[in-house]
Amino acid sequence: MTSSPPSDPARLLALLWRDQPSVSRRGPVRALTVDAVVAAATQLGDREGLGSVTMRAVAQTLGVGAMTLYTYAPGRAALIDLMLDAAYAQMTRTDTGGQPWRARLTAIAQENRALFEQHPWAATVAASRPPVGPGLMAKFEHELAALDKLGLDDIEMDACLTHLLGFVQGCARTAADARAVEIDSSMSDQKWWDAHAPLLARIFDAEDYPLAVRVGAAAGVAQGAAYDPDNAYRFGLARTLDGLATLIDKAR
Amino acid sequence: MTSSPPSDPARLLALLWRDQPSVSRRGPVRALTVDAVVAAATQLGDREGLGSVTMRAVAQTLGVGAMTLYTYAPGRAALIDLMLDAAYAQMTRTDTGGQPWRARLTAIAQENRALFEQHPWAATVAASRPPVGPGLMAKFEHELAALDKLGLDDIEMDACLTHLLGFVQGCARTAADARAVEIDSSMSDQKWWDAHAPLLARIFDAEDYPLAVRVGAAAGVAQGAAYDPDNAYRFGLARTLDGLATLIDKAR
DNA sequence: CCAATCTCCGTACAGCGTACGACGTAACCC
DNA sequence: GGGTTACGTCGTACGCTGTACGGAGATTGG
Repeated sequence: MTSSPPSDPARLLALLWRDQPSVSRRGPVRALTVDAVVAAATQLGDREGLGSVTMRAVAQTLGVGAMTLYTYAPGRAALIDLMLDAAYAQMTRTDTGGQPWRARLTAIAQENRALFEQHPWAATVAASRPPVGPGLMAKFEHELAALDKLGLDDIEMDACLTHLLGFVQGCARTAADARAVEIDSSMSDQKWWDAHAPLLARIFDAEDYPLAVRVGAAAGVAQGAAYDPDNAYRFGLARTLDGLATLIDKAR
Repeated sequence: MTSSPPSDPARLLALLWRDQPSVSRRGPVRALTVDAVVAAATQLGDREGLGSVTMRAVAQTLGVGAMTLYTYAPGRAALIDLMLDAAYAQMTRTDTGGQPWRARLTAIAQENRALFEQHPWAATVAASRPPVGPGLMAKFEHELAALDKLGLDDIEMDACLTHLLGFVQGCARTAADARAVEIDSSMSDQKWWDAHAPLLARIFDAEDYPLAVRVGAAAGVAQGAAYDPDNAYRFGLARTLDGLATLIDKAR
């Protein structure tokens, strides 16, 4: 995972939109397609995490040499952009026209949650300067529709959507990290705490942190672990929607 | 950045709490201290990002061989845990006793925002299974105090704090990513869009994405970029606190 | 038919984390 | 005080990463 290539912007955009540059290719026929490469990389990522999506590994599942991939995408970063846009494109987009705004936004959140459930790696990658491809555009258009006609101006619509999606992605990222940690430490959260508790009890004085100890213990007992992604999502979504409500109800 | 060592849990905890195991060290006197290593790594991370915090680079700034670091911390992952706990420990914690809860939580958010401003790498790392060290405990205790005596039960206090911190960290992560992308693509957001806009206009039909084009353009014009971290923070914090208000006001 | 141009990919390089072991140093035991 | 033993330091090496380079073969345009 070293530095990135110069990354000609035009090349990546053409790839994202599957914009064939030439009418006739001169060399031998291509054995693969961009879609096949992206699909193979995505499957690998879904199964073993983004860290396992190496050029060599992807190439091996396709039965080609590693360097062959570079004729389909200019590098690993571009490949991941393509994976992400393809994942966006394949999201199911439920029609919630006519439903109240809270139901509409709940559906949007749920769709994104499903995306990150199917593709946990996506939560760790989709940050700034997203791949402006057909998948992202379709997703953006669909999600803005859920915020349309609520009396918000364009900038507020964008801000509300960013806020909601940020929440869902944050949840997914934490959940994905938690699973990754359990896997590569081969230790469940429960076992981890069991292993650390006696040591911690010896090392620090519970009286120094009365609130932290009390609240931490209560939360741990209540959800059987230090962190429960489902609870965090349910609670957080309710809070997030309540927060948007103050803006939306005022605007109506 | 390959796999992690077995990571003896006890070893890391002892390090976090600076728990000297023996009363007398037998070999030659240590040339460095754990704190010095952590400080050097932190400075490097602040200046050049977490990706530049390599064992070799940190060792070089300290004038020692790379492998020497392993006598102070069992590996890179542990070193980053130590960096994070130290950063937590050094946060300024303002006393907001007596102030209304909204001011208290605003202060908590601001303190975390300052943390991520000083240590942008922290936003990209502080996810699951955090380092249970003195810094984290002090931070947790302090932040819970801002939520105490509001009529919330322990589990709600934990959930509210997690929700608020998740928002701030998400903001910081996006902002840090945006800066990183600008740096290593050596292209400002403005230039990036200028380079892509004509290409995008040619490639896709604006009529296919009426809302996306309209809202995207409005947001871009309004903040001079596709994403403005300050705006996102201000807007998001207001929404987040409004969302918590529905729970807190009900509980009082 | 030839040259141009494309695909495929073996090899190589720099950089990463870190396992291993050599070597010197300091404290313990007697 | 001398031997033993534990420890700090760190050079070397291994397996991994992304990818630059260039050769070999295939296909097409002229």
